[in-house]
Amino acid sequence: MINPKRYTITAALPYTNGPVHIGHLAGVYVPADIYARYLRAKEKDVLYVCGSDEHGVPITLRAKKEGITPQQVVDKYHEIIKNSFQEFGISFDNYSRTSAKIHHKTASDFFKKLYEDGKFIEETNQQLYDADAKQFLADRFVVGTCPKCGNEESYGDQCENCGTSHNATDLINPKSAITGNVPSLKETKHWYLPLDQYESWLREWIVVGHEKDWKANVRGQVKSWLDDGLRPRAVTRDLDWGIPVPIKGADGKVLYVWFDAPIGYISATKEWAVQNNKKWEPYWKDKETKLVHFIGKDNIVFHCIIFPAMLKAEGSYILPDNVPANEFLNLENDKISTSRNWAVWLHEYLNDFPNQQDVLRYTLTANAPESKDNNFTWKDFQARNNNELAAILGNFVNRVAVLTNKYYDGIIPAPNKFTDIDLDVLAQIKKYPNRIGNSIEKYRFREALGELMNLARLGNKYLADEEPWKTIKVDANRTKTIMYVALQIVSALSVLSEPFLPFTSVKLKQILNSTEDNLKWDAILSKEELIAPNRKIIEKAPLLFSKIEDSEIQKQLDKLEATKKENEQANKIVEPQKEIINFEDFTKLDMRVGTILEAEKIPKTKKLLKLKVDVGIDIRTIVSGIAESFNVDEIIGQRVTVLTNLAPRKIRGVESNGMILMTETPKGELTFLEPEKENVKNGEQIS
RNA sequence: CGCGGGAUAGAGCAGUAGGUAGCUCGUCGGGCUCAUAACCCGAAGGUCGCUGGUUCGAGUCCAGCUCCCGCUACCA
Repeated sequence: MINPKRYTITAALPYTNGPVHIGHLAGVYVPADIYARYLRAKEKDVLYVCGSDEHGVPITLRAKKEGITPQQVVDKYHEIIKNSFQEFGISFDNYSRTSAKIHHKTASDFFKKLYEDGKFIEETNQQLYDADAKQFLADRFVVGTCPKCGNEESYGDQCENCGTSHNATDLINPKSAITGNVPSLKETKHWYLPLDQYESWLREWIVVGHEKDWKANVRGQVKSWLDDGLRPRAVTRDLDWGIPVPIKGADGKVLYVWFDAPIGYISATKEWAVQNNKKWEPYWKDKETKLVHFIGKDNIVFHCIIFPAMLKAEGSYILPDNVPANEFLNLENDKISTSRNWAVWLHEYLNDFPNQQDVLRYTLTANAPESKDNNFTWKDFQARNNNELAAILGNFVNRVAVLTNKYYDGIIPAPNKFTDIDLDVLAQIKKYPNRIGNSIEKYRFREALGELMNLARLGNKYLADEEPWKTIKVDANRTKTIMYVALQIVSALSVLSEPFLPFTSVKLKQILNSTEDNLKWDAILSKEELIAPNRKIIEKAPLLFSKIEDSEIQKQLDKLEATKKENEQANKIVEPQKEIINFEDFTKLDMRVGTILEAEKIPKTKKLLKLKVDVGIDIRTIVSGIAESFNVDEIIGQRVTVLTNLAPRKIRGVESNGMILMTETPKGELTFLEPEKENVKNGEQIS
């Protein structure tokens, strides 16, 4: 769309069962924020909305687990999430929530309209019902035997053992995951959106119409769904947490969370309109509005197929112009995971790195998962800050500020005659707004940020080439011109950095004492002079970025290491105690201390070692399945505990006379049980 | 299993209509000293995941394969 009248920008609604982390920020909220801030700097009419997604089954589960109500769960996380966004300068025009009244009404009305227009299919079928829990069982709440592979722990929708998907009603011996009861079949009525009817239209619109301008991952995913054939999809659920289905005979039913959530964008717009005395319709219904959804890759089908089909069915809405979905960000080579606490939580980052929001914004943008999954490492974070933000951008600004104060008491000097080099630099500054802007408009934020840094590089090079610290000794007039030009670059940086580094941009304007100027993006192109002579800049300019020390990074790495350990502990299932035995049973066991004398691998086996062990009474051969945890050399001389009176047994042709007692670390590495003191003799009994 | 995305210098990424492989950081050498041991210049470093094919010529097109990620609980 060329020259849209206004922009509606949405960022995926975060699900309110946990705080937000760097993956959310990198994938959705920072790119969307850059886009929104850029367009505002271009003086466009922009609306950037988001909100908490507060319905759905997982929230009810979390509530049950914590012994509180679903509302209490969402209230808690809504606050945390909202604050995190605010702290990071994510410039939503409105951050709403799907439990808000206005959303309930909007979503209800939307459903009602489609219902009245006959856009749904009504279908009654049999579903599993838990009479004690008084609820229908969603797929994940049913466990039973897989009809295909016989796995007894298969879920209702899919068997994790063989990977086949099936219906919950197909399971043999189904059990409710809530009560353990055998569920009964009960009739239930639901409403379906017949996606199949929208198939050819979707294909035309996306696969053909957006062949060039949508990202490969997005278009590919959509095409794959379309090629597979779309099926009617239920938009209601039997659940008590959500938006009640607003028609007769639908008691105990709510809108499916994926029907209600994207409507949240519209509700957030309405809420904003009421608060700001504006009209909401143009942002969703005017053909000259450009609608852009920022999401992560897991949301592609909902934003490219289901939601557009809903909008199309309703009839009066516009469709997204683009859905620039990002891939995922990993953390230190491991998937970010809420449940495993493997994440950098925004509220924790703010504690550990106060007032350094821009550093994280910079790192996440420079390393954004735009075309493939990327990896966030603390070492990279440190390097980006120290070698790029501090060394290139921060240092350049500092050089200019220090020199201006030193030579001119902080008063911007008037220039004299420009050399060709000066003119060239001044001309180059003017290329940056479009260069950066073009990248942003193509959703290439990494590239755009790189261009911004190039402007700072240009500044450093200019100073190095012109050497004002030398000219000041011989040519006062020339020095003034040089400093004037350098200050023009700083001024451009103060404006062009705003979408990416909003906090830094403010600081830059304070340093230049230009907060009042309100210099706009495109003014850099047209204005002869970005900052005028004779103004006094700040006397003691603060450093824009300070170095991050190794110790701070180590602290973060230690924290993650601790999380890893905790997870391992938590994952280790503690076996229940075996049945009680009496003392006589125990005395039958003959366990002794021994020393491994020789070890060799048994050929063609992965795990088996043939050991010669001195157990005090004799030296005997024992076969032990420990080869995956130890090398042959390292265990010679190892003190061990041996069960000596175990009946001999031939393993792979070798007779084993006893058993080495082992235990396991959480990672599954075997370790020996060895006597604590050295002077315990071989053959000593264990009692 | 199927479908989609990815695999390019030590690291992170570009490579847009097939024509001598680029950028940032790091490394090495030099310069400068206004500056946060910062900055500027130069150099080294890649059999473009593997195998085969089309072509005068393939990172780029085609076929097969391997690994990572998503579609599939939590989750962007």
